[in-house]
Amino acid sequence: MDKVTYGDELFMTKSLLAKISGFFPLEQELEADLRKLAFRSVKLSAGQTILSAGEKYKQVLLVDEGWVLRQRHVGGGGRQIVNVALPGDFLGFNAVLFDTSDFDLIAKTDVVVYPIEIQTIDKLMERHRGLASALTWANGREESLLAERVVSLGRRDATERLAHIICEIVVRLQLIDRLHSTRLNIPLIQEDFADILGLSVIHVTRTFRRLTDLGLLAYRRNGIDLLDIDGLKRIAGFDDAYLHFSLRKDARMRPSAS
Amino acid sequence: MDKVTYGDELFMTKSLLAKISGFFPLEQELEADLRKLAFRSVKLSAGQTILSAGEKYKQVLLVDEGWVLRQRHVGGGGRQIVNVALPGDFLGFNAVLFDTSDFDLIAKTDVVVYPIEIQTIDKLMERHRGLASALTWANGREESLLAERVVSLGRRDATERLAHIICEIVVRLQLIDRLHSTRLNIPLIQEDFADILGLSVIHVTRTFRRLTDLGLLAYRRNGIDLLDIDGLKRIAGFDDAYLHFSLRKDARMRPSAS
DNA sequence: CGTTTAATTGACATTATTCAACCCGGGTGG
DNA sequence: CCACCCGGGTTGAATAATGTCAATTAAACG
Repeated sequence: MDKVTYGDELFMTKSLLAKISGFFPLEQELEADLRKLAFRSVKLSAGQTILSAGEKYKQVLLVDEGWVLRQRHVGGGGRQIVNVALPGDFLGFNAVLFDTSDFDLIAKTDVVVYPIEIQTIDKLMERHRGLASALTWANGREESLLAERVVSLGRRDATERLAHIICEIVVRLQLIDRLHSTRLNIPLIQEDFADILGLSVIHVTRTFRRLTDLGLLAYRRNGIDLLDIDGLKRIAGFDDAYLHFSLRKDARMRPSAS
Repeated sequence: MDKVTYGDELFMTKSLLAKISGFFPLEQELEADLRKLAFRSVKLSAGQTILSAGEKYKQVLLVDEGWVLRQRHVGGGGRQIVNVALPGDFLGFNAVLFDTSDFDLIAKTDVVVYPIEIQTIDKLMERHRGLASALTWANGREESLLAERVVSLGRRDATERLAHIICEIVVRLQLIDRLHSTRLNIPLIQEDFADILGLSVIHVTRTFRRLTDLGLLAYRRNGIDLLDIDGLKRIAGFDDAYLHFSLRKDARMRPSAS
């Protein structure tokens, strides 16, 4: 994260808090924690490497704006994208937990993040209960997304896989109130889809063609027109349960007074 | 978890504590927590369903003995195994966190687990710091394993994938001191490998044949002879970093006195 | 032993990859 | 303003990887 510029906003944006509090009920406690720990934003421009595999890292990033890819380069020029982070997602928790990162973090668009310094995890966990539960939740959800990706890569064909990831992105954008029409503005090119889905670029083209021929969508540069989202979900066998919109009720945190 | 028999051992076995404390340095605190929360063992027999997808669940299981598969049935009779739990691993944390499970948990061998009741997660996190950090660590590591599986499924061919999962299992067994020779006793059949690797059974057969012809291993029912583990690692592009043998040093928890 | 489950083999179909050529649209510099 | 260029995207043909089906063998077990 070399060339960063500090944001002009000194405090956590309201909209980000809204996004997060949709997930975490203890708004005051979490908000207080975040204001204390993530007091300034950092801007990164599209294409920047935020974190490289193997690099040591000491902060967690809370995404406020933009798309970030977590990816690994494999021997022979290949690349696998393991997940896509959107506003409201945390980045780099594993890198902090385990000292070094297994993956590269790449800003796919211009990005705004709130870095949270983590000296020792236990101190953090003790003193900032709101953030601790947020991270626990985020990591659990991340794990669910990855498990679903494993299912896709292992047991769904190209058409199902592509339809599935599009459905996932649609629902995740809706969750953070970023999608209001059938026009899905997506900064990914077909090569990115290929590296998410474990396919060749050319096969991704053909698979988009198939979905187009089925009347489900229309692919354009920088976007997809969603013509039949239910059809997409049907063909993908998409069930949004794994996105875990909320914690179980009795796991919701109590006010910090305790 | 219908037909369970209660273990005759009333307390956590020493060997399990040893396994876990290899990962978690704060032995006394964790041990105290575990003794309090996981005071009796439960035995399950091979083939039993421990937990079904969609089922509500209120306890985390700490595996003491045996192999457990976390899997999902997909439309059309298929199955994807997302991971394999070995002694020392925690099960069902996500199911507890999110109220219901996304996956089935199947005992592949006879299994002994220590159930840990979780009323509310925040209480647990507050009162049992040792366990809280263990779960945080376990979930993070789980996430790393899944990310690596995504890389395998997305960008490695059948031979690399098979070699890779064998390497992973070998190293994980060594970590818990369960492998002392070149004989790898493994309760998985080729169909299980197929459903882990996203391949057909027949292709798994062919791929074992290829590894055999390369002089790397010999497959038998109930086991694999490891003839050239370094060769396997080489062909798989296996780097054990993602297994995260230990937490970063300054993340190690302090005594609970605080 | 005979039965059952798992592994194996061969022939063939399908899916996805690779390579090569071409298209298209938006910028840029002359 | 236009010609060119370049990053994406598309298409077709040939090839490689993996899947399916059907039949056979081998090992394990009562």
